[in-house]
Amino acid sequence: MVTSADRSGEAPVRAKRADARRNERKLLDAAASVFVDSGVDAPIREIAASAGVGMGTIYRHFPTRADLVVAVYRHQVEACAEAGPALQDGAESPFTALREWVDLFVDFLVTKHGLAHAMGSDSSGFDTLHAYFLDRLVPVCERLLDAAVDAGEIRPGTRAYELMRGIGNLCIGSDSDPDYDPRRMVELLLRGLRRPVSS
Amino acid sequence: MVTSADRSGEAPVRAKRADARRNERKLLDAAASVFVDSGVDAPIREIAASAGVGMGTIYRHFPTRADLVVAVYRHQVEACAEAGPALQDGAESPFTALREWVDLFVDFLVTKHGLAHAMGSDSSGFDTLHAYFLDRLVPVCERLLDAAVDAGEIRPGTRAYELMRGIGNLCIGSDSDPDYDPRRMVELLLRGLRRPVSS
DNA sequence: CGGGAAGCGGAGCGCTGTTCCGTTTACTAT
DNA sequence: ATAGTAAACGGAACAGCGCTCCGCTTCCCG
Repeated sequence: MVTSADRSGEAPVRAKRADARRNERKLLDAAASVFVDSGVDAPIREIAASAGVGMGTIYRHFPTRADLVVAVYRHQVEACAEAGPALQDGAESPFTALREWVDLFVDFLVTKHGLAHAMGSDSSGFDTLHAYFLDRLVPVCERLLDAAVDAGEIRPGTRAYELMRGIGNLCIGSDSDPDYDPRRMVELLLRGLRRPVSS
Repeated sequence: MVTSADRSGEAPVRAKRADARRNERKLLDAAASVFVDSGVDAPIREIAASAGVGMGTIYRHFPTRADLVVAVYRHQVEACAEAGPALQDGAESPFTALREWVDLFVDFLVTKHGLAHAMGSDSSGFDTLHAYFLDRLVPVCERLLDAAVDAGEIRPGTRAYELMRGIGNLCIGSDSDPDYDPRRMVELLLRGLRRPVSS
């Protein structure tokens, strides 16, 4: 089934060319910058121009826009994912850990123009983004959720995926509407999770 | 300041031409039908074609897409608004009234493709829709909310506008994602509103 | 240093929303 | 009835977008 190329453990593929790596770098930097100014919906041409490359290049490196977004924010998503277990150990109670982690997640979403909206939409070619975010973060959320359930702080029956989608949705459109603060709504949602304190 | 034309109480303006009224009718019907199939984001051309009119006509009758959407759903929004006071009188408690009214609102949103999303976005030329929905429904929601606060069933401090935007957001993307049921999330949100029962 | 593959760039296509103006149509005053 | 006029119509045309495709350039390895 396999051919001769992969006899050794080393990768048999030729390493990426130097200009390719350079351009990928330039694209990531440019995209990050453009996303801040114009949101993740910024025209592809604008990103390409800002990076000083052609459009073919951008599509070769990041076939779909979601791939680019994922690449740009991978670090932050990773940080968020890793914060989960850390909070779980450090916080005074499982529910507090959950709340603090959700705060982190919300902060991440509201500081990036339109990211929440992009994450929520499963069409429009944003599938990849939807999938990545959720694959990476849902398990983290699930552990926090389960711990809080086990501790009797919240009622069972709510699934991590649904909760995260709900939180993500609540963060949509928080830009340019000073009368809508998603944090308050998320706070309400978490509160709704709580089991009435018995003590 | 005024001229001779409006001496009588009658409207001095000429009535709309018959073909204009006919076309408006055709457009509303066609739009309603297309919205069901393709969502409120359906291409203008498609709606115009389905109505058998040119694109100039559609833009003359409904300058922005939001105007068309508002016109199509005006009846249902009105019904929802009027259900508020009715529920307030009939329900067993103010909070129950609020919950039932919210159910109505959610049902309305989830049965229309992409309406929730369109309502939430204040850019993209959907301003009018945002404004209409909120102007009409926020006061209704506010009364229900205040009544529940006065009855001591929920904590004060949550504003109707924010609550409605939150609920609207929670309903986004409920199509084609069988794993996300906005009703459960809205239920959580309302639960978060409740003051812990004292009895 | 030379050949070939990996990478690049942007013209071009298709699909949108939106405008604009020559043509048609319905109403009215005679 | 009919002629005149303003209202209404229709769709060609323009601009902005995503995405593809292919001739050209650049790098790398022998």
